[in-house]
Amino acid sequence: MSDSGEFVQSLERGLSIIRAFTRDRPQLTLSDAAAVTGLTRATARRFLMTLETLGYATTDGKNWRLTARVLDLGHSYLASLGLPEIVAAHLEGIAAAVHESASAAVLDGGDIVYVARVESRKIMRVQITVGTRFPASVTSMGRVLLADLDPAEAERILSSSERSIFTPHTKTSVSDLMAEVSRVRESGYSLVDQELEMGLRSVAVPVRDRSGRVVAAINVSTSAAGSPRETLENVLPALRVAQTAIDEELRSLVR
Amino acid sequence: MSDSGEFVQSLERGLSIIRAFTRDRPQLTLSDAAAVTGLTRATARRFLMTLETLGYATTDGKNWRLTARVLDLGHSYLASLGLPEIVAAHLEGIAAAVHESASAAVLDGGDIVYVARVESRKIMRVQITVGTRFPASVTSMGRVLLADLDPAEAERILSSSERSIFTPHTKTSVSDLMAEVSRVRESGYSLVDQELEMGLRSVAVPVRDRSGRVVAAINVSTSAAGSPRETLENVLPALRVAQTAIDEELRSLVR
DNA sequence: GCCAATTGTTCGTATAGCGAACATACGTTC
DNA sequence: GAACGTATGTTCGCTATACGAACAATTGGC
Repeated sequence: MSDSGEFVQSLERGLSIIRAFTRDRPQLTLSDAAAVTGLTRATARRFLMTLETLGYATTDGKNWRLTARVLDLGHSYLASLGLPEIVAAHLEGIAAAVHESASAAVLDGGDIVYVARVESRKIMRVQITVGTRFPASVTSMGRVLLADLDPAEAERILSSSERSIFTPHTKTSVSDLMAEVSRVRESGYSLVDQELEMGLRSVAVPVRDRSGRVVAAINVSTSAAGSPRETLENVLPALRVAQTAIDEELRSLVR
Repeated sequence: MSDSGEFVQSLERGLSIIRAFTRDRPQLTLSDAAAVTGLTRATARRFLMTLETLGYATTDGKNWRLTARVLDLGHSYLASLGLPEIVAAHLEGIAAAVHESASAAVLDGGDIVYVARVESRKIMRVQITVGTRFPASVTSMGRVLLADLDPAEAERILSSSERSIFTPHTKTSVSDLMAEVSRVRESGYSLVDQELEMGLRSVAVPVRDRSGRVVAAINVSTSAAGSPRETLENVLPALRVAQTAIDEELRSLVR
């Protein structure tokens, strides 16, 4: 890079090596790693050796894998967020009250990222863990988080999102989504019905810090049996109770 | 570093910046970051700016924070491990059967690192999430994981561990711990009673891949009410059921 | 044994990254 | 408003870090 005043290329490269490991590529040869990241073999090798030295990767002499130490990096984020500790008990309370899965997520770009999860029963096809991402536009928590943004900012995020079609119910029009976000802003909750996955319905509410800013959303996900109205009546009370309790804990934090 | 043939100092520095954010230091000024990592201010600034450019950190102009994107790094590990997806349903089954929290962990150095968790009721004082670490020597999952190692390797790990005293029951002598690990190897399970925290008891069993190698441990943690024998009778059957099912799934994996 | 593919190693070189020093900004105190 | 202490922003000459082409060595399949 022409101006090395503010960017460290080696850090970008190193992080790209870590990200090269996926569910479909749980282990990589040196040549794989070079190919996936676009680095030269010698460069990729140096980064893998460095990750090994630091304890983040291991090799059997041919195949490289990440180690659990990589979780420390994400743990730095979760620890610094402070939120998962606070919401965990409340999500359990919700799950116990309504017998459904409850989660918390934050907004990151055009995605929501799960930061806490209590699974009561499996509705979704994909496994959700801390770190899992979904598009904000088609999730109840995403719409709640977008609702707290300045409308121009929300529209910018929606416009620049990919807005894939997941089901025949998926809303993709920016104007439809903005109208929905406005409704969420008015009502204080979001209900999304089979837009991300057929058979899946979820309801979310925001949680706020002492400044009133929305720092996360919490939700309940349930099957799409029964009417949306019945679902709302079943789960919104428990979400509201948890929301109030979490808001109070966030307000009382010395930070 | 004198020989730049295999180590990338900039990657180490960048990762140390990420790790500088903790529960006690959720946000850092530039000078904080420099102080914590031992880097010069200009260097620390370059790394923070690079993390910001890549989406891993954000600043309000004075204080820096990590973003949820950092969770992607840990998620790379979890996705590549494959295990959390497999164990999740089984941990829920255990939790439902015995009405206690169930977890899975892997060994990393002298620690266990949680990779999946289903919380039924809160026994421990600290919040456990994916990425949380505890010393292997004083945990049921740790002893199960040590039991699968070559005894010389297990002894090396125990000898080089800090072996803190957490309760009056904590075993710290390497020979006592090695005897315990031998018992675990014979019996196929570990029960740890109030060695990590008073009032906490846990039982763990190993899960193996198709080569027979132990890839993780699963456990149930419960309160130390009643006798250890009663606890064992209550929870070991459910653990064994889950262990068998997980072993079968791991055997059938094409990897 | 041969060969292709892959990994390991070298080393001259370029530049990425460094950091001391200075400039600027900010908040507090008087 | 001025002065001061603290913190951050910026610069740029320097050099050590990191690079990568090229060659060496290893591995596995046939």
